[in-house]
Amino acid sequence: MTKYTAVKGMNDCLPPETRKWQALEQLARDTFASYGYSEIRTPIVEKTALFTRSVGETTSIVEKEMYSFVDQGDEALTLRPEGTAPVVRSYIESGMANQHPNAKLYYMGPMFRRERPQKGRYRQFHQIGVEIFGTAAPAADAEMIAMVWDLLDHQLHLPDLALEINSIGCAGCRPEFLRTLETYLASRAEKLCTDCQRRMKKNPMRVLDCKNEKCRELLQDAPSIHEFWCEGCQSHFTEVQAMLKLLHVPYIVNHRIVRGLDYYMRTAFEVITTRLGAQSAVVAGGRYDGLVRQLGGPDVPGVGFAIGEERLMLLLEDAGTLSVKEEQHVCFALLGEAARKALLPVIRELRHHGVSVQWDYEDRSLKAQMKHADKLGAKWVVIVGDEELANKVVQVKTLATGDQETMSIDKLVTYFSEKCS
RNA sequence: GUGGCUGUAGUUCAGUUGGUUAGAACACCUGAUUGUGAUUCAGGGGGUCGUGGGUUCAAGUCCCAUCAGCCACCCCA
Repeated sequence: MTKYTAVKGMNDCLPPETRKWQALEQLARDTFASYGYSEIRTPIVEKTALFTRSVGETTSIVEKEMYSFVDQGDEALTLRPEGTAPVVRSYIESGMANQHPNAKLYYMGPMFRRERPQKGRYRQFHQIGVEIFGTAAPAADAEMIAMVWDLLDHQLHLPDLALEINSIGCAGCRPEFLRTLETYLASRAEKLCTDCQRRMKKNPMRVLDCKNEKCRELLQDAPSIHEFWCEGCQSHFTEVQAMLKLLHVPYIVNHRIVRGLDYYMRTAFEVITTRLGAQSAVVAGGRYDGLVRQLGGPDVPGVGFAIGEERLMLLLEDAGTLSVKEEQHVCFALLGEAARKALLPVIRELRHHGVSVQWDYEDRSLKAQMKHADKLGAKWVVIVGDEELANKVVQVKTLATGDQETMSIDKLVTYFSEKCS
C-alpha cells in the first residue's frame, strides 16, 4: 500500500475510462442543445447557508453529509452536495431572473456527500442536471422528462429502465395529507420497525416506502397522496401524463415516490433500474416552484432533474452500448538527428490538419521505436532514416497487416488527412 | 453511524489438516547479429503474504486489534 491514497469514496478516472466519460457528456450536451438548453457553470463551493436553507435543515444531507468548513476569512463554506441550489442562486444573483426569466439550463460536474461508499454511491460523485425556470406549465415537466428518456433510451440504448412518476402535492394540499398520515402512523407506531419510528418524525412519507415486510403489510390501507391532491395538482399531473403519452414515453405512476430534498412539490419522477445493486435511481427530479422565491428571488417556478453519472456509467458498462470512437494515430520512427530536423515540421503540419501524431522522444533504435509505437496503439508507423531522407521519401507501415509502402514526404499530409478525417 | 465479506508480485488469483528458499497467468525488462512492432522461442527482475501484537518448536495459513477495499443498512443521483 502506497503512502498517499485517494480520499475514501473519491475515485480517479484514468484513461481509457476518461474517453467514455467524454463521450457520455458530449452526447448529453448534444441532446440538451437540441432541446434548447444552455450550459451554466457555478462554483463547487458555496456558502453553507445556501444549502441549509434550500435542501432543508432536517434532511440527512444537511445534518450529516455535507463537507463544510470555515475558511481563513471565517466564512462558513460547503462543497456542493447537489446542483439545483447553486444554479438557483446564480439565476437570482446574475439578474437572469429579471432579464430572461424563462431559462433552460444544464450543468455537469462533481458533487460531494460524506456517506459510506458502496456500489453506485461515492463521496465525490458526478451529476448531469437540467433546470427550467419561469414556467409552471405541465408541458415543461413532460418535455423535460421526455428529453432524459430520449437520452437514456434512444441515444444510449439502455435496457431495463423504468420511468416512475408521481405528484407529491403542493403547499396547499400536502399539509392535510401529512396530518392525516401522521395520525394514521401514530395509531400503529409501536408495530412499525425502528427505522420507521424514526422516519415518522423526520419524513413521514418515507415510511410508506419501507422495505420491511411487516411494515408493508401494516400500511396497506395507509392514506395515499393522490387522495388529497387539490384541483391544481390533479390537473397538472393529468396533463403531464397526457403529454408523456403523446410523446410515447412509457411510464408508470408510483404514489410512493418521495423526494429527499425539501424544496420539491407536484411532479416527482425517477428513472430506476434493477441492475445497480442496492441503488435504483439513475435519474431523479421534480418541480420546485417555491424555491427561487425562498432563496430571495422573484416568484419564479422551476423544474429539473439530475442524472447520477457514475450510476449511468455502471449501466453503460454493463450493457456495452456506449460507443467510443477509436482514435487513429500515426507514430513516427525518426532515426537520427537529420530525420528529426526534416520531419518535425511535417509532423506539426499533420497535427494542424487534425491528425494525431506521436514520435519517440528518446533517440532509440528502430526496434525500440517500433515497440513504442505498438504500445501506443498506433495504426501506422512512418519510418524515416538516412536512406529515405536521401530520396525524400518515407516508409509507411500499417501495423495491423504489416504492409509497408514507400511514399514521398510531400504526400504525407494529404494521405493522412484523408485517412483520419 | 451500524453490520457482513475480503486483504499474497504492477494486475487477476492459487497456496491443500500450520511444516524446508511463497507460486501461476498476464504485464514488465533483456536477448534470438546489420534498419522493423505485435506473434514465437530463451532468459530475467519484482512480494518484510495490509499493519501491529499473540499462540506455537514452526504462522501466508490459527487468535486479537488496527487500517484499507468491497457490499449492505440508514439515506440518496
